[in-house]
Amino acid sequence: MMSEDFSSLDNRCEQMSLAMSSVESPRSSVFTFQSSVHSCHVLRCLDEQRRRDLLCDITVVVEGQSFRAHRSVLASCSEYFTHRVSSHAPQGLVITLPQELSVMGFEPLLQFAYTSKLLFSKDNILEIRQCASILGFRDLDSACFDFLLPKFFRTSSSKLPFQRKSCCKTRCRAEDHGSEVLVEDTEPKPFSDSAVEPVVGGVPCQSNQPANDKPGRHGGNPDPRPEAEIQSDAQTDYSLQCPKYRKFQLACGKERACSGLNLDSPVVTKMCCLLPRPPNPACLPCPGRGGCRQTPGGNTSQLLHRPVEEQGRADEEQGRADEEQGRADEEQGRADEEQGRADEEQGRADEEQGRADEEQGRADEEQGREGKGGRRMLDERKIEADKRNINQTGERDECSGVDCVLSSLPPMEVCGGKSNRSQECPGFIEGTAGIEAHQCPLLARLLDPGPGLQIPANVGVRAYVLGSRGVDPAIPVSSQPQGQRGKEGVEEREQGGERGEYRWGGRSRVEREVAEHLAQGLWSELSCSPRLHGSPQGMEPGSGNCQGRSPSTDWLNQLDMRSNPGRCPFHHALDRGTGSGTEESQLPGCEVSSNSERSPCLSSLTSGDDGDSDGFDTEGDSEVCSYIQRAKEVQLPFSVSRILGLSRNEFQLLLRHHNLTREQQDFVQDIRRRSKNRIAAQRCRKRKLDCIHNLECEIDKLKAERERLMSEGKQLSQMQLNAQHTVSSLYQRVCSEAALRPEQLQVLAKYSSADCPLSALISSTDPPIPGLGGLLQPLACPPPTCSLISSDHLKHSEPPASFSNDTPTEEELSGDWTSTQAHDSDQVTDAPPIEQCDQHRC
DNA sequence: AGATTGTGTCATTAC
DNA sequence: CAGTAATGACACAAT
Repeated sequence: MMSEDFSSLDNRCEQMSLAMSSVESPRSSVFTFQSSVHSCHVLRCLDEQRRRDLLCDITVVVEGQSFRAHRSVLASCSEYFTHRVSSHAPQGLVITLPQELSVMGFEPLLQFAYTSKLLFSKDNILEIRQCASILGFRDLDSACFDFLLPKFFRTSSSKLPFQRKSCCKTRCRAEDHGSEVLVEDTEPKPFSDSAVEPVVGGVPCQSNQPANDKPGRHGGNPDPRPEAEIQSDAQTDYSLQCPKYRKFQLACGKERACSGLNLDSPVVTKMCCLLPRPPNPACLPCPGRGGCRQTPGGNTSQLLHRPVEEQGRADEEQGRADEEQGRADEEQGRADEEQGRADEEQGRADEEQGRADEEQGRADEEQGREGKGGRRMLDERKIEADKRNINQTGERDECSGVDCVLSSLPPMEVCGGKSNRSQECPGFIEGTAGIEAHQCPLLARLLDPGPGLQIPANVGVRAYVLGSRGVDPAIPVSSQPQGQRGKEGVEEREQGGERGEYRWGGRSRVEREVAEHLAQGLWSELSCSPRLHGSPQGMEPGSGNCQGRSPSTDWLNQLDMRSNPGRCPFHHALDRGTGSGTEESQLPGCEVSSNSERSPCLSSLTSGDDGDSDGFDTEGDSEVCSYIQRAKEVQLPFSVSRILGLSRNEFQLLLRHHNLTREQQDFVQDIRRRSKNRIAAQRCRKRKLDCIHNLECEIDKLKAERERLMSEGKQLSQMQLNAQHTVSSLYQRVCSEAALRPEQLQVLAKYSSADCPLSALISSTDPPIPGLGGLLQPLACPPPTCSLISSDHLKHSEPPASFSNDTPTEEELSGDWTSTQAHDSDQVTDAPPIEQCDQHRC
């Protein structure tokens, strides 16, 4: 426990140190430790108290049924209870709810108040909403239900409201079969088929959706802070992080904007949501650079982009925005809390990173023992990582920036069911888990590592959790529905995923770097690979135009939250990080996507200030397409991505196996060489940035150290003055009590420095002692014997024989007072020596 | 066993 | 800012 706390502290040490640097005196530094689990812990304890009827001070009667609770909790969640409680006696309060409220509607709300999770189903969602509306549950405002209800109760006419992508047109049909609200148990459906699909395509998608709700307005923005402020927070954090992954984390910052900063936002989490994702080539992602390039850029930003006709509703939206702004203060606290949670999450990620590095070190040692050089092994390991990532690039790249979420969070465990992270970063998990695994490529990737990997099908998708904060830490992971599927899923993935490295949490640093690179740089090349379209064998010649629509983005398109993006916390979270996200990039041979097919998530993740979106418009894209074209021309029998992912030996085997022509060999080697070099250049630049950042940090530390030393010097100077003053007073007192004669004082002054307080006792006007001459003047460097003078000696003992004479002896005058002192030392042995003059003086 | 050579990879720089 | 080519250094295997 302590170690965890300290690890968290360690992760913040830099911030703390920087904070110190700003404080003039280190002794006055003030540190702040923000616990991200405290609130959860408190809430959990309150819930336990409620269950045990401990400290409950209110009884809520609904339909004759009584519920014990804490008025403070209810009042903090409900405006209704706030008013009722404040107007009642402090003890024994019994509140009977209006008749229109039911147990079915209130009980989940009560549970929500204590757990941040709302269990709901189609049967009780309306009652819950009514209850929430009447009781004024702040975290379950209409935005939430406006978003959910249409998914549950949309009409059949809105089943397939928008133009579906070609690859899924025939298969992805909206199916709303009675109570099977979200999905069928056995057949995967696109996100549009889920209950959370808003109706689009011109059809009024949500009957209870306010007409003025429109994308970009974020009416349901749970975090009312200005976007700039949020961004600023994120940037501030990232600026404190290692630059090696700064950009990466900057992208994650967007993710965090959707996951971390929006953890408060109610998101849908489906329990037992692990559904089979049978291989469906027709619906498999189309990661083609062209298609997917355009998918992230085009698809994504489409939903983000506010349609022109909706601009006319800006005024109406403004009113809602103002209303939302009113909740800013309340939400601010929660946002800060979640920010702390995000920071802690980052700390854990760093921990895992460290462990991964250790594992890699061990692996390298093992490989080193296998005979080959460590470097070579490392290379091959990287290549393996490349390969693995290439194999997984579909999911990573298809979500592009979404992988940042994965990287910043522990990946597979999230949906894998181990769910440690689910407790650590519940917001994200719920935020993502709210989407059907097979509908969201991100989740699908979490649940389905790749082709050929089967995930055990779970059934029983009947209940959902609407969580505003996260998974209840009190609930054991194993007891949570996700846990049922987790282990199996992970094992399955490990079987099919080579060594299971697709689990990001277990990836080494190198692998992550390579994966990062692949996500950034090789996306285009890999994305066009038909293997990612469901053809694991690789790209088919001539398939460079990626005509197929990526089903991985279908879930976004089908979700199509344009109808109410602000109402969808998930969407909004993704949307927020990117600004307009209107960048469109179109690659040659890539199907142009309409605005309606844009994906806000992808847009937000691939566009933005990090310039990723620009990357899609770079010459490299055309290069990639030229690669594809070139591969087509040379009739390359395997995928270009396959070239990049193979180790050296595997690559050679591949060349041998395929009996390539000279032209083909040159081509693949050229591709491979460029790819390697590209990766190397990226690493080099990253290192350079890292080095610069480290130097900057070093400069900051040195500046702080300089400030600290200067402050310390001032303090020491002040202490010296005080000490001198004290000593001077002491000298004066001693001399006055000893009633030294001026001659004696002069003798003392002789052996005192100019700044010795004793010197001040001797007036410059005092007549010099005859025979002393200038020797009676204070000396700059007194002999060490001065220290032998005891205060007691001065005070109580008889002065030395020499002192008894009015005229010092020649021996004294010649400076041989030492012997005299030594001779008389027996008189002063019992007395502590006076503070050494030279000590105070110097 | 040591030196030489060829090959592959990586880091770096310049464009 | 990113990709690419060129270059040097290094490691490894074969000779």
